[in-house]
Amino acid sequence: MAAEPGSSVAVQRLMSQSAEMAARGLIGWTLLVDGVGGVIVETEAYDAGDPASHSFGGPTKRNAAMFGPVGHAYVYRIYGLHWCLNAVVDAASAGSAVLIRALAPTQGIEIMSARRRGLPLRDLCAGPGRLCEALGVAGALDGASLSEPPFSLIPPASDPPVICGVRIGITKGAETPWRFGLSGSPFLSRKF
DNA sequence: GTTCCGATGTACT
DNA sequence: GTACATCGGAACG
Repeated sequence: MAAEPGSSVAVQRLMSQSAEMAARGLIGWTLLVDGVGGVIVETEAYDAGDPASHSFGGPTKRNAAMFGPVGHAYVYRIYGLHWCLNAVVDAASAGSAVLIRALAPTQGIEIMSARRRGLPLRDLCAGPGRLCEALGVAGALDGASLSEPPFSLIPPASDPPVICGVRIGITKGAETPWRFGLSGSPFLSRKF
């Protein structure tokens, strides 16, 4: 077998699960865009029945990708100026996604630092808007497959220690503990 | 360390 | 008009 084709199968298997399971399972994977990125250390789950989810209330022009194929990206603008990257998950219930909230930078750190105006390593990808700026993710990638260029997703060698807590920055469904993080990582957007 | 605030696209009342 | 899955900078302690 050549280098990467197997990972597409692994991505599909991971992302066919419920949003909660997929969000937990994504911790420790390496996410790259054009070879630049790092290890996913923080995620949040949003499913179709969740009042905090953009898909709650059905498809719109903005959230169309959430109702598209599993394993593709949902990229949207937040507060009019930042981008946020999600992975579309859960084939059994359309409209579910996992928000990628933070990475530990490993690949292309100089490129990310330049895009982030020389900010310290800890601040390059510690937040959903920050990691999109560092990786060059923008609206043009909405709906693109996460297992084809420019994206690549690489599984971890072993299951990392995962902690969970309540999600950040929402008002509806705020008590649901669907935020997941790599235990002890210094690159989380906030402490748990 | 903390709190406050402005930037502004998209969905919704 | 208001709310929002955010960020960075200013002001303050």
